Amino acid sequence: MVPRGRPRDAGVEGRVLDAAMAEMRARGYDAISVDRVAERAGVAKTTIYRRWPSKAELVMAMIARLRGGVPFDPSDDPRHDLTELVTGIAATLEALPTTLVADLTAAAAREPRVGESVRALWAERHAAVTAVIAQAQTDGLLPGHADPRVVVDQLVGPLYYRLLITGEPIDPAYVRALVHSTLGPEQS
Amino acid sequence: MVPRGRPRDAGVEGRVLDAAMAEMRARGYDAISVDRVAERAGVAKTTIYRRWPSKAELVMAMIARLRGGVPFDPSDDPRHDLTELVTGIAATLEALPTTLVADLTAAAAREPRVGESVRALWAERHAAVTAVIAQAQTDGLLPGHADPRVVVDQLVGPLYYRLLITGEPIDPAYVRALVHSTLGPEQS
Amino acid sequence: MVPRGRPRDAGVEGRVLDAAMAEMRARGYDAISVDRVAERAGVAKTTIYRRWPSKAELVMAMIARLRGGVPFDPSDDPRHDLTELVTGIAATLEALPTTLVADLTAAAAREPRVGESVRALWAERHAAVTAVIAQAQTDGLLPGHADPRVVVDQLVGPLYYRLLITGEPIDPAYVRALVHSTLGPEQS
Amino acid sequence: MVPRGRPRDAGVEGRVLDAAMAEMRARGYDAISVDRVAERAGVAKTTIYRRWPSKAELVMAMIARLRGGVPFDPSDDPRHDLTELVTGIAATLEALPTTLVADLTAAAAREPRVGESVRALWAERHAAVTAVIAQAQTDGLLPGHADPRVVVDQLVGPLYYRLLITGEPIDPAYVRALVHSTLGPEQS
DNA sequence: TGGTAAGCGAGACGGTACGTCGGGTCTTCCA
DNA sequence: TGGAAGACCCGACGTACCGTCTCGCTTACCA
Repeated sequence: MVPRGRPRDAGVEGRVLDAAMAEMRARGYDAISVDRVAERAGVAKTTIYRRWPSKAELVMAMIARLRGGVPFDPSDDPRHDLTELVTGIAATLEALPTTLVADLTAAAAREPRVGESVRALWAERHAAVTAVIAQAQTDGLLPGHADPRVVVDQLVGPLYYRLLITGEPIDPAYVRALVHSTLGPEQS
Repeated sequence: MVPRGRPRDAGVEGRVLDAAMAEMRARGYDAISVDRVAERAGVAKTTIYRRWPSKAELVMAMIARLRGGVPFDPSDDPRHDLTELVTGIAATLEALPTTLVADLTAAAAREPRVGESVRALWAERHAAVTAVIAQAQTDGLLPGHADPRVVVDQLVGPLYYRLLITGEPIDPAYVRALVHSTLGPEQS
Repeated sequence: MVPRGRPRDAGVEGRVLDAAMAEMRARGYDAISVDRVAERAGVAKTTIYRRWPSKAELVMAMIARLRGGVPFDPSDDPRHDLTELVTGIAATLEALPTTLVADLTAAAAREPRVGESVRALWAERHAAVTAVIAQAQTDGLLPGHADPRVVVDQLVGPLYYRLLITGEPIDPAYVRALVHSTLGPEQS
Repeated sequence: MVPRGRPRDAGVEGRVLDAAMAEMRARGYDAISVDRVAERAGVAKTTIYRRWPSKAELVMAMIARLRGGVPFDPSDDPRHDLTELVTGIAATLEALPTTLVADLTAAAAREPRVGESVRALWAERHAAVTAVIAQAQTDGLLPGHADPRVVVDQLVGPLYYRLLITGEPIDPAYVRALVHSTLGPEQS
């Protein structure tokens, strides 16, 4: 299929999504206005609607860009690896406005397609945690009775729980306590 | 303070909140429109705003009605009590539309006052879990090294995590596995 | 029927129509923008749409206000009366931007309801001309063979014809020539 | 000047103007959209704009095709010639949708260039009428006091007046009455 | 019993955003 | 160079909400 007509301006997508992100940071998630995004991006509103059929899709695309780019290099010390991974997740969550995470979650629950996109956001790191846990269990560092999938939930779930439900802070001490509670006291 | 003037119509509150709930079930959380709620409740918009200063507060009140009415009677078997409590929380979460829980969470993150209200929703049960955990630790049923607050998060957090983040199901087996993983294998 | 609810702000209609007229004079008939009219009138766009369901209706209302208010006092000299009447019509036409008259005509042809409204604009004066012509014929001042309705058309039609079709000027001399050509040379 | 490059597709002009006319008949003058015309004509919008610099010019060209092709052969009977000419003008006006004539008039008032074009539409016939009137006056068939230009306006103007302003019908009897009123009763 | 204070229904109003449509320009490839 | 295809800018339209306001009517208590 030969592309016909004037090709899409490659810069538009980036400028628009940047603008959307900036709007979101400046005024909050649900105050994102397509008109303002267009103006900030130096783009006509129609151009935005040509690419994303609704504001929801635009926001979804904006979210999708947050993904990726966090390298993780497993060592042979599961305790260290888990601490690092969980700290990383916590740091990401803390770096984003809580409102954004919550609104993302809500959007994910509403729209299956957004759901996929949002879950993909967290997927990479959760997978890494799962891998480390599995390895730890193989190495006999975990009580044999524990279901590894449950252990992962118990390690990662509390982060979201605190952020979204109880509003309690997530600090390094808490992360250590989580790992501690999961793997048992450190034997030095 | 003697109330002056015409007393408030006692039926209004119920009718409005019923209508709001119906709207929510019929068209989704974010399609709740104050005008439509008013119409459905057979009430003037003014009347709604007299009682609840904003749509958020109205929704909050609607939510608040979901609360309460779950008696809990601690036995002397913490394992049993925890299973029952966590099962109860899970049942509540599963009974509500996921979207509602997610949107509540989002609203809580946006508006501090809504936050309080939503947290109050869960507070009673979380408190019960905390109490049982504390007792269990006193009884020596928990590893001494565990911070009880962390243990609570690890018991309850995964429920919200599955519901809101991963979308994985929460079934009785999962609840048992959680308790199991927390208290260690049952010694029969 | 008892009026319910907050009564309409009596000043709004006038302010909006004034604003519409100002817009029209300033930027031309088809450059009237509802948003700008709203802003100029100090009124919300929704308020305009509450009263007039579309821009066309708004413009129609604006037009309707141009009507009326030109007293005519028949003397017993038909030649004088006709000259005065035709001069008046010509003055009105010249006072309005030609574009407006033309656009009005076009709108009238498109929309029957607008048509009625626009025809009503001219009706009063045309009726006066008809009356004077009829009187003149009764008085024997017109050739007996002429159909009075045709005479009216021949007296008034050329004004619109020049304005809209040929674009030739309508000056007092032309008006005199018209009357002259209709009634024959003045017998002094 | 040797033409370079690919020659213009001769069929395009006709297809586009046909399409424009069809659009006009189907949906009304002001619903003519360049995009739709292009689509209907199976032509790119660019191609249209290459030939006609604006929608107005396109419509103008569409109109221009309506012109011409009405041979007129003056006899030596002015009454007969005038009747025939005026009947011809009336027939043309009646054959077109009133909306079209009115919109043309409006477009002519807005855009000087369109004005020229539209006036050219009528010019040929109006000139013929002028010529016959002049001849009639030379022959002494008209009252000496009449300005021939005014007489022309009084003969032709009423047609447009009825069509555009009063909406009254133009039938053969009316045309005869016009000529009658202008030349005086027929002396048989 | 008549005044005063508040509740209530109804709906106007200001404001912000949405998604769509149309005109006219520009950019690419192909003939 | 002409043409098809379609991206792009700009400006306007009409709609949907929210939260405030202004009426008239009703229901209480209080003097």
